[in-house]
Amino acid sequence: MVYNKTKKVLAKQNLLRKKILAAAKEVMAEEKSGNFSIKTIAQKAGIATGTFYLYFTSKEALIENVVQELYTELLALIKEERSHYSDVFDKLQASMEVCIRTFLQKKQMAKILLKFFPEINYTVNNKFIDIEKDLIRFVKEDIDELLAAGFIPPQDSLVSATAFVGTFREVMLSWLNNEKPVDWELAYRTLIEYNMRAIGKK
Amino acid sequence: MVYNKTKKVLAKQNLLRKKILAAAKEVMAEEKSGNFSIKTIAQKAGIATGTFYLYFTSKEALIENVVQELYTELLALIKEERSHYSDVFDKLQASMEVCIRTFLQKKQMAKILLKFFPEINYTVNNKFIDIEKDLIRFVKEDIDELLAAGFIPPQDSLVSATAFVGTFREVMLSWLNNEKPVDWELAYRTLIEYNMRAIGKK
DNA sequence: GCAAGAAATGAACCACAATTCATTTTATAG
DNA sequence: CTATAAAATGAATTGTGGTTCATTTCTTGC
Repeated sequence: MVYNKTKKVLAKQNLLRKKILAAAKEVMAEEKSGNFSIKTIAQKAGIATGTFYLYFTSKEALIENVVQELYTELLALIKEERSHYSDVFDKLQASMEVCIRTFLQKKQMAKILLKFFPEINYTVNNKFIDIEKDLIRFVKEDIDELLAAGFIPPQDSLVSATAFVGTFREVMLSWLNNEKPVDWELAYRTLIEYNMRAIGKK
Repeated sequence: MVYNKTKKVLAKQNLLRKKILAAAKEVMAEEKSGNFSIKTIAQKAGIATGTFYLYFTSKEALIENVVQELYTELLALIKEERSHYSDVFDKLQASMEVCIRTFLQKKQMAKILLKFFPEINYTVNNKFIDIEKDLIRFVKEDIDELLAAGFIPPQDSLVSATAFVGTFREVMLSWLNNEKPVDWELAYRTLIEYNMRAIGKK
Protein backbone atom coordinates (compact mmCIF):
# COMPACT_ATOMS: atom_id res chain seq x y z
CA MET A 1 0.00 0.00 0.00
CA VAL A 2 1.10 3.55 -0.71
CA TYR A 3 0.66 6.32 1.79
CA ASN A 4 0.03 9.91 0.73
CA LYS A 5 1.87 12.83 2.23
CA THR A 6 -0.27 15.17 4.24
CA LYS A 7 -0.06 18.91 3.64
CA LYS A 8 1.76 19.31 6.91
CA VAL A 9 4.54 16.93 5.87
CA LEU A 10 4.77 18.51 2.43
CA ALA A 11 5.10 21.93 3.98
CA LYS A 12 7.77 20.68 6.35
CA GLN A 13 9.72 19.17 3.48
CA ASN A 14 9.48 22.32 1.43
CA LEU A 15 10.74 24.26 4.37
CA LEU A 16 13.63 21.86 4.91
CA ARG A 17 14.62 22.09 1.26
CA LYS A 18 14.72 25.87 1.59
CA LYS A 19 16.66 25.57 4.81
CA ILE A 20 19.28 23.46 3.05
CA LEU A 21 19.49 25.94 0.18
CA ALA A 22 19.86 28.80 2.64
CA ALA A 23 22.58 26.95 4.54
CA ALA A 24 24.35 26.21 1.27
CA LYS A 25 24.27 29.87 0.27
CA GLU A 26 25.70 30.86 3.61
CA VAL A 27 28.52 28.37 3.36
CA MET A 28 29.27 29.13 -0.29
CA ALA A 29 29.47 32.83 0.40
CA GLU A 30 32.04 32.33 3.12
CA GLU A 31 35.72 33.01 2.45
CA LYS A 32 37.97 30.33 0.99
CA SER A 33 35.17 28.09 -0.11
CA GLY A 34 35.55 26.66 -3.51
CA ASN A 35 35.60 23.57 -1.36
CA PHE A 36 32.90 23.14 1.19
CA SER A 37 31.56 19.88 2.54
CA ILE A 38 28.07 18.45 2.60
CA LYS A 39 28.68 17.75 6.26
CA THR A 40 29.06 21.47 6.95
CA ILE A 41 25.86 22.29 5.12
CA ALA A 42 23.93 19.48 6.81
CA GLN A 43 25.14 20.69 10.18
CA LYS A 44 24.15 24.28 9.43
CA ALA A 45 20.74 23.08 8.26
CA GLY A 46 20.34 20.94 11.38
CA ILE A 47 20.06 17.58 9.60
CA ALA A 48 22.12 14.41 9.27
CA THR A 49 24.42 14.16 6.26
CA GLY A 50 22.37 11.30 4.85
CA THR A 51 19.23 13.41 4.92
CA PHE A 52 20.80 15.82 2.47
CA TYR A 53 20.64 13.11 -0.19
CA LEU A 54 16.92 12.78 0.23
CA TYR A 55 16.59 16.37 -0.96
CA PHE A 56 19.38 16.69 -3.53
CA THR A 57 20.85 14.00 -5.72
CA SER A 58 24.42 15.26 -5.34
CA LYS A 59 26.62 18.13 -4.30
CA GLU A 60 26.72 19.24 -7.92
CA ALA A 61 22.95 19.35 -8.14
CA LEU A 62 22.84 21.51 -5.04
CA ILE A 63 25.30 24.00 -6.48
CA GLU A 64 23.43 24.15 -9.75
CA ASN A 65 20.23 24.83 -7.86
CA VAL A 66 21.70 27.63 -5.79
CA VAL A 67 23.41 29.31 -8.71
CA GLN A 68 20.44 29.00 -11.03
CA GLU A 69 18.19 30.51 -8.38
CA LEU A 70 20.45 33.49 -7.78
CA TYR A 71 21.10 34.12 -11.45
CA THR A 72 17.42 34.04 -12.25
CA GLU A 73 16.82 36.56 -9.48
CA LEU A 74 19.50 38.89 -10.84
CA LEU A 75 18.26 38.64 -14.41
CA ALA A 76 14.73 39.45 -13.34
CA LEU A 77 15.92 42.59 -11.55
CA ILE A 78 17.88 43.72 -14.60
CA LYS A 79 15.04 43.05 -17.01
CA GLU A 80 12.57 44.88 -14.82
CA GLU A 81 14.77 47.94 -14.56
CA ARG A 82 15.52 47.99 -18.29
CA SER A 83 11.85 47.90 -19.14
CA HIS A 84 11.48 51.49 -17.92
CA TYR A 85 13.65 52.85 -20.72
CA SER A 86 13.61 52.77 -24.50
CA ASP A 87 16.88 54.53 -25.34
CA VAL A 88 19.67 51.93 -25.56
CA PHE A 89 22.18 54.06 -23.66
CA ASP A 90 19.64 54.41 -20.88
CA LYS A 91 19.00 50.68 -20.85
CA LEU A 92 22.70 49.96 -20.56
CA GLN A 93 23.07 52.45 -17.78
CA ALA A 94 20.05 51.02 -15.97
CA SER A 95 21.57 47.53 -16.21
CA MET A 96 24.79 48.76 -14.69
CA GLU A 97 23.06 50.60 -11.92
CA VAL A 98 20.88 47.71 -10.92
CA CYS A 99 23.89 45.38 -10.94
CA ILE A 100 25.90 47.61 -8.67
CA ARG A 101 23.01 48.22 -6.33
CA THR A 102 22.04 44.57 -6.16
CA PHE A 103 25.54 43.29 -5.54
CA LEU A 104 26.23 45.89 -2.89
CA GLN A 105 23.00 45.04 -1.18
CA LYS A 106 23.05 41.25 -1.54
CA LYS A 107 26.55 40.33 -0.57
CA GLN A 108 25.76 36.64 -0.50
CA MET A 109 24.51 36.69 -4.08
CA ALA A 110 27.51 38.71 -5.15
CA LYS A 111 30.00 36.39 -3.54
CA ILE A 112 28.42 33.29 -4.97
CA LEU A 113 27.91 34.59 -8.51
CA LEU A 114 31.14 36.55 -8.84
CA LYS A 115 33.57 34.53 -6.83
CA PHE A 116 32.45 31.06 -5.88
CA PHE A 117 30.74 30.21 -9.13
CA PRO A 118 33.48 31.17 -11.60
CA GLU A 119 35.90 29.41 -9.30
CA ILE A 120 34.18 26.04 -9.46
CA ASN A 121 32.59 26.41 -12.90
CA TYR A 122 35.90 25.60 -14.51
CA THR A 123 36.36 22.39 -12.59
CA VAL A 124 32.88 21.04 -13.25
CA ASN A 125 33.32 22.14 -16.82
CA ASN A 126 30.25 23.37 -18.60
CA LYS A 127 27.92 21.40 -16.40
CA PHE A 128 26.32 24.70 -15.40
CA ILE A 129 25.09 27.67 -17.33
CA ASP A 130 27.86 30.08 -18.14
CA ILE A 131 26.55 33.19 -16.48
CA GLU A 132 29.19 35.54 -17.77
CA LYS A 133 28.74 34.43 -21.34
CA ASP A 134 25.04 35.00 -20.92
CA LEU A 135 25.48 38.52 -19.60
CA ILE A 136 28.01 39.30 -22.31
CA ARG A 137 25.48 38.26 -24.91
CA PHE A 138 22.96 40.74 -23.51
CA VAL A 139 25.42 43.61 -23.51
CA LYS A 140 26.53 42.71 -27.02
CA GLU A 141 22.96 43.05 -28.27
CA ASP A 142 22.84 46.61 -26.97
CA ILE A 143 26.19 47.50 -28.48
CA ASP A 144 25.18 46.01 -31.82
CA GLU A 145 22.08 48.15 -31.79
CA LEU A 146 24.11 51.28 -31.08
CA LEU A 147 26.59 50.33 -33.79
CA ALA A 148 23.82 49.81 -36.34
CA ALA A 149 22.42 53.23 -35.51
CA GLY A 150 25.86 54.78 -35.92
CA PHE A 151 25.80 56.20 -32.40
CA ILE A 152 29.21 54.73 -31.46
CA PRO A 153 32.47 54.22 -33.39
CA PRO A 154 33.27 50.93 -35.16
CA GLN A 155 34.38 48.18 -32.75
CA ASP A 156 34.22 44.44 -32.25
CA SER A 157 30.99 44.33 -30.27
CA LEU A 158 31.81 40.98 -28.69
CA VAL A 159 35.14 42.23 -27.41
CA SER A 160 33.54 45.40 -26.09
CA ALA A 161 30.75 43.48 -24.38
CA THR A 162 33.29 41.10 -22.83
CA ALA A 163 35.40 44.00 -21.60
CA PHE A 164 32.26 45.66 -20.26
CA VAL A 165 31.32 42.65 -18.14
CA GLY A 166 34.96 42.26 -17.12
CA THR A 167 35.02 45.70 -15.52
CA PHE A 168 32.09 44.71 -13.35
CA ARG A 169 33.47 41.40 -12.22
CA GLU A 170 36.79 42.93 -11.31
CA VAL A 171 35.49 46.05 -9.57
CA MET A 172 32.68 44.35 -7.67
CA LEU A 173 35.08 41.62 -6.57
CA SER A 174 37.53 44.17 -5.26
CA TRP A 175 34.74 45.77 -3.30
CA LEU A 176 33.66 42.40 -1.94
CA ASN A 177 37.21 41.80 -0.83
CA ASN A 178 36.89 44.86 1.31
CA GLU A 179 38.71 47.42 -0.71
CA LYS A 180 35.93 49.89 -0.27
CA PRO A 181 36.20 53.29 -1.97
CA VAL A 182 36.35 56.43 0.13
CA ASP A 183 33.79 58.25 -1.96
CA TRP A 184 31.07 55.79 -2.96
CA GLU A 185 29.28 58.27 -5.18
CA LEU A 186 32.42 58.93 -7.23
CA ALA A 187 33.32 55.24 -7.41
CA TYR A 188 29.85 54.32 -8.58
CA ARG A 189 29.83 57.07 -11.23
CA THR A 190 33.34 56.16 -12.32
CA LEU A 191 32.44 52.58 -13.09
CA ILE A 192 29.38 53.53 -15.09
CA GLU A 193 31.05 56.33 -16.99
CA TYR A 194 34.10 54.21 -17.62
CA ASN A 195 32.02 51.87 -19.72
CA MET A 196 29.88 54.58 -21.29
CA ARG A 197 32.92 56.48 -22.55
CA ALA A 198 34.53 53.16 -23.50
CA ILE A 199 31.87 52.12 -25.95
CA GLY A 200 32.03 55.62 -27.37
CA LYS A 201 29.08 57.56 -26.10
CA LYS A 202 29.62 61.20 -26.95
CA MET B 1 81.96 12.25 6.60
CA VAL B 2 80.26 14.59 4.18
CA TYR B 3 80.47 14.10 0.44
CA ASN B 4 80.41 17.01 -1.97
CA LYS B 5 78.22 17.03 -5.04
CA THR B 6 80.12 16.94 -8.31
CA LYS B 7 79.23 19.44 -11.01
CA LYS B 8 77.66 16.69 -13.00
CA VAL B 9 75.22 15.83 -10.22
CA LEU B 10 74.46 19.48 -9.54
CA ALA B 11 73.69 20.01 -13.20
CA LYS B 12 71.49 16.96 -13.26
CA GLN B 13 69.59 18.20 -10.22
CA ASN B 14 69.15 21.64 -11.69
CA LEU B 15 67.83 20.05 -14.83
CA LEU B 16 65.42 17.86 -12.88
CA ARG B 17 64.13 20.86 -10.94
CA LYS B 18 63.43 22.60 -14.23
CA LYS B 19 61.85 19.47 -15.60
CA ILE B 20 59.47 19.36 -12.65
CA LEU B 21 58.61 23.03 -13.08
CA ALA B 22 57.99 22.49 -16.78
CA ALA B 23 55.80 19.48 -16.10
CA ALA B 24 53.90 21.50 -13.50
CA LYS B 25 53.29 24.30 -15.96
CA GLU B 26 52.02 21.87 -18.53
CA VAL B 27 49.64 20.26 -16.08
CA MET B 28 48.45 23.56 -14.61
CA ALA B 29 47.72 24.97 -18.03
CA GLU B 30 45.50 22.03 -18.90
CA GLU B 31 41.74 22.33 -18.74
CA LYS B 32 39.83 21.68 -15.54
CA SER B 33 42.87 21.92 -13.34
CA GLY B 34 42.38 23.90 -10.23
CA ASN B 35 43.02 20.43 -8.87
CA PHE B 36 45.98 18.50 -10.18
CA SER B 37 47.95 15.83 -8.34
CA ILE B 38 51.61 15.58 -7.52
CA LYS B 39 51.45 12.08 -8.94
CA THR B 40 50.54 13.47 -12.36
CA ILE B 41 53.39 15.93 -12.28
CA ALA B 42 55.88 13.33 -11.07
CA GLN B 43 54.79 11.02 -13.83
CA LYS B 44 55.13 13.73 -16.45
CA ALA B 45 58.59 14.60 -15.11
CA GLY B 46 59.56 10.94 -15.08
CA ILE B 47 60.23 10.64 -11.36
CA ALA B 48 58.69 8.88 -8.37
CA THR B 49 56.21 10.82 -6.30
CA GLY B 50 58.55 10.80 -3.34
CA THR B 51 61.31 12.38 -5.38
CA PHE B 52 59.16 15.46 -5.88
CA TYR B 53 59.51 16.23 -2.19
CA LEU B 54 63.28 16.30 -2.48
CA TYR B 55 62.91 19.27 -4.81
CA PHE B 56 59.91 21.13 -3.39
CA THR B 57 58.70 21.26 0.18
CA SER B 58 55.03 21.04 -0.77
CA LYS B 59 52.49 21.37 -3.52
CA GLU B 60 51.89 24.92 -2.41
CA ALA B 61 55.57 25.79 -2.71
CA LEU B 62 55.58 24.42 -6.24
CA ILE B 63 52.63 26.55 -7.26
CA GLU B 64 54.16 29.64 -5.74
CA ASN B 65 57.37 28.98 -7.64
CA VAL B 66 55.64 28.54 -10.96
CA VAL B 67 53.44 31.58 -10.56
CA GLN B 68 56.20 33.81 -9.28
CA GLU B 69 58.40 32.81 -12.21
CA LEU B 70 55.73 33.57 -14.79
CA TYR B 71 54.69 36.82 -13.21
CA THR B 72 58.25 38.07 -13.02
CA GLU B 73 58.65 37.23 -16.70
CA LEU B 74 55.52 39.16 -17.63
CA LEU B 75 56.45 42.19 -15.55
CA ALA B 76 59.89 42.33 -17.13
CA LEU B 77 58.36 42.36 -20.60
CA ILE B 78 55.97 45.16 -19.67
CA LYS B 79 58.66 47.28 -18.03
CA GLU B 80 60.98 46.84 -20.99
CA GLU B 81 58.32 47.92 -23.46
CA ARG B 82 57.22 50.90 -21.35
CA SER B 83 60.78 52.16 -21.13
CA HIS B 84 60.62 53.15 -24.81
CA TYR B 85 58.03 55.85 -24.18
CA SER B 86 57.71 58.92 -22.01
CA ASP B 87 54.14 60.03 -22.69
CA VAL B 88 51.83 58.34 -20.18
CA PHE B 89 49.17 57.50 -22.75
CA ASP B 90 51.86 55.82 -24.82
CA LYS B 91 53.12 53.90 -21.81
CA LEU B 92 49.64 52.66 -21.04
CA GLN B 93 49.10 51.65 -24.64
CA ALA B 94 52.46 49.88 -24.72
CA SER B 95 51.56 47.95 -21.58
CA MET B 96 48.32 46.81 -23.13
CA GLU B 97 49.95 45.80 -26.37
CA VAL B 98 52.67 43.78 -24.73
CA CYS B 99 50.10 42.03 -22.52
CA ILE B 100 47.96 41.03 -25.45
CA ARG B 101 50.91 39.91 -27.53
CA THR B 102 52.48 37.95 -24.69
CA PHE B 103 49.33 36.18 -23.67
CA LEU B 104 48.45 35.28 -27.24
CA GLN B 105 51.91 33.93 -27.77
CA LYS B 106 52.46 32.17 -24.43
CA LYS B 107 49.25 30.28 -23.91
CA GLN B 108 50.65 28.38 -20.98
CA MET B 109 51.56 31.56 -19.14
CA ALA B 110 48.19 33.05 -19.94
CA LYS B 111 46.27 30.02 -18.71
CA ILE B 112 48.20 29.81 -15.49
CA LEU B 113 48.18 33.52 -14.65
CA LEU B 114 44.65 34.32 -15.80
CA LYS B 115 42.77 31.16 -15.05
CA PHE B 116 44.54 28.70 -12.79
CA PHE B 117 46.04 31.23 -10.44
CA PRO B 118 42.97 33.31 -9.60
CA GLU B 119 41.08 30.05 -9.20
CA ILE B 120 43.35 28.68 -6.48
CA ASN B 121 44.53 31.96 -5.02
CA TYR B 122 41.29 32.29 -3.12
CA THR B 123 41.55 28.89 -1.53
CA VAL B 124 45.15 29.29 -0.37
CA ASN B 125 44.18 32.75 0.73
CA ASN B 126 46.81 35.42 0.33
CA LYS B 127 49.63 32.94 0.59
CA PHE B 128 50.79 34.16 -2.81
CA ILE B 129 51.35 37.58 -4.25
CA ASP B 130 48.15 39.07 -5.55
CA ILE B 131 49.07 39.58 -9.15
CA GLU B 132 45.97 41.46 -10.13
CA LYS B 133 46.30 43.89 -7.27
CA ASP B 134 49.86 44.49 -8.31
CA LEU B 135 48.94 45.22 -11.90
CA ILE B 136 46.08 47.42 -10.81
CA ARG B 137 48.49 49.48 -8.74
CA PHE B 138 50.68 50.08 -11.78
CA VAL B 139 47.77 51.20 -13.92
CA LYS B 140 46.53 53.41 -11.12
CA GLU B 141 49.83 55.25 -11.04
CA ASP B 142 49.49 56.10 -14.71
CA ILE B 143 45.91 57.25 -14.30
CA ASP B 144 46.85 59.39 -11.31
CA GLU B 145 49.52 61.05 -13.38
CA LEU B 146 47.07 61.79 -16.17
CA LEU B 147 44.55 63.11 -13.65
CA ALA B 148 47.13 65.39 -12.06
CA ALA B 149 47.99 66.79 -15.46
CA GLY B 150 44.31 67.35 -16.19
CA PHE B 151 44.44 65.22 -19.32
CA ILE B 152 41.44 63.11 -18.33
CA PRO B 153 38.16 63.87 -16.55
CA PRO B 154 37.79 63.42 -12.78
CA GLN B 155 37.37 59.80 -11.73
CA ASP B 156 38.20 57.37 -8.94
CA SER B 157 41.57 56.22 -10.24
CA LEU B 158 41.47 52.97 -8.28
CA VAL B 159 38.11 52.03 -9.72
CA SER B 160 39.27 52.90 -13.23
CA ALA B 161 42.48 50.93 -12.85
CA THR B 162 40.53 47.97 -11.52
CA ALA B 163 38.09 48.17 -14.42
CA PHE B 164 41.00 48.47 -16.80
CA VAL B 165 42.63 45.25 -15.59
CA GLY B 166 39.23 43.59 -15.52
CA THR B 167 38.73 44.11 -19.25
CA PHE B 168 41.96 42.28 -19.91
CA ARG B 169 41.26 39.33 -17.70
CA GLU B 170 37.80 38.84 -19.15
CA VAL B 171 38.73 39.31 -22.80
CA MET B 172 41.94 37.30 -22.73
CA LEU B 173 40.15 34.52 -20.88
CA SER B 174 37.42 34.41 -23.50
CA TRP B 175 40.09 34.11 -26.17
CA LEU B 176 41.83 31.36 -24.24
CA ASN B 177 38.54 29.53 -24.04
CA ASN B 178 38.52 29.48 -27.80
CA GLU B 179 36.13 32.23 -28.60
CA LYS B 180 38.49 33.66 -31.16
CA PRO B 181 37.50 36.86 -32.97
CA VAL B 182 36.99 36.78 -36.73
CA ASP B 183 39.04 39.91 -37.28
CA TRP B 184 42.02 39.86 -34.94
CA GLU B 185 43.16 43.34 -35.88
CA LEU B 186 39.78 44.84 -35.01
CA ALA B 187 39.51 42.85 -31.81
CA TYR B 188 42.95 43.92 -30.68
CA ARG B 189 42.27 47.59 -31.49
CA THR B 190 38.89 47.40 -29.81
CA LEU B 191 40.30 46.24 -26.49
CA ILE B 192 42.98 48.94 -26.45
CA GLU B 193 40.69 51.74 -27.57
CA TYR B 194 38.00 50.57 -25.17
CA ASN B 195 40.25 51.41 -22.26
CA MET B 196 41.74 54.54 -23.80
CA ARG B 197 38.34 56.06 -24.40
CA ALA B 198 37.21 54.80 -21.00
CA ILE B 199 39.77 56.70 -19.00
CA GLY B 200 38.87 59.72 -21.08
CA LYS B 201 41.60 60.24 -23.67
CA LYS B 202 40.34 62.79 -26.14
C1' DG C 1 -3.57 1.84 18.72
C1' DC C 2 -1.34 -0.67 15.18
C1' DA C 3 0.90 -2.55 11.07
C1' DA C 4 3.20 -1.03 7.08
C1' DG C 5 5.27 2.70 4.52
C1' DA C 6 8.21 6.86 4.41
C1' DA C 7 11.75 9.80 6.24
C1' DA C 8 15.74 10.57 9.00
C1' DT C 9 19.97 9.06 10.91
C1' DG C 10 25.01 8.75 11.12
C1' DA C 11 28.45 5.27 11.04
C1' DA C 12 30.67 2.85 7.41
C1' DC C 13 32.38 2.67 2.76
C1' DC C 14 35.13 4.20 -0.90
C1' DA C 15 38.07 6.93 -3.67
C1' DC C 16 41.53 9.95 -3.91
C1' DA C 17 45.57 12.73 -3.01
C1' DA C 18 49.32 14.90 -0.04
C1' DT C 19 53.04 13.48 2.41
C1' DT C 20 56.28 10.17 4.75
C1' DC C 21 59.63 6.57 5.29
C1' DA C 22 61.91 2.05 5.15
C1' DT C 23 64.37 0.23 1.43
C1' DT C 24 67.03 0.25 -2.85
C1' DT C 25 70.03 2.51 -6.08
C1' DT C 26 73.62 5.63 -7.15
C1' DA C 27 77.59 8.68 -6.12
C1' DT C 28 81.77 9.89 -3.48
C1' DA C 29 86.51 9.52 -1.81
C1' DG C 30 90.28 7.12 -0.28
C1' DC D 1 87.10 -1.79 -4.95
C1' DT D 2 84.77 -0.60 -0.88
C1' DA D 3 82.51 1.61 2.85
C1' DT D 4 79.49 5.29 3.54
C1' DA D 5 76.75 9.35 2.16
C1' DA D 6 73.18 11.01 -0.74
C1' DA D 7 69.37 10.48 -3.85
C1' DA D 8 65.55 8.03 -5.60
C1' DT D 9 61.81 4.94 -5.00
C1' DG D 10 56.93 3.73 -4.36
C1' DA D 11 54.18 1.43 -1.02
C1' DA D 12 52.16 2.71 3.23
C1' DT D 13 50.14 6.37 6.03
C1' DT D 14 46.98 9.83 6.94
C1' DG D 15 43.31 12.81 6.22
C1' DT D 16 39.31 14.19 3.86
C1' DG D 17 34.87 14.27 1.90
C1' DG D 18 31.10 12.44 -1.16
C1' DT D 19 27.85 8.87 -1.03
C1' DT D 20 25.44 4.62 0.75
C1' DC D 21 22.74 1.73 3.72
C1' DA D 22 21.21 -0.91 7.74
C1' DT D 23 18.77 0.80 11.53
C1' DT D 24 15.72 3.91 14.06
C1' DT D 25 12.04 7.24 14.28
C1' DC D 26 8.03 9.17 12.53
C1' DT D 27 3.52 9.04 9.49
C1' DT D 28 -0.37 7.17 7.41
C1' DG D 29 -4.80 4.99 7.07
C1' DC D 30 -7.64 1.88 9.17
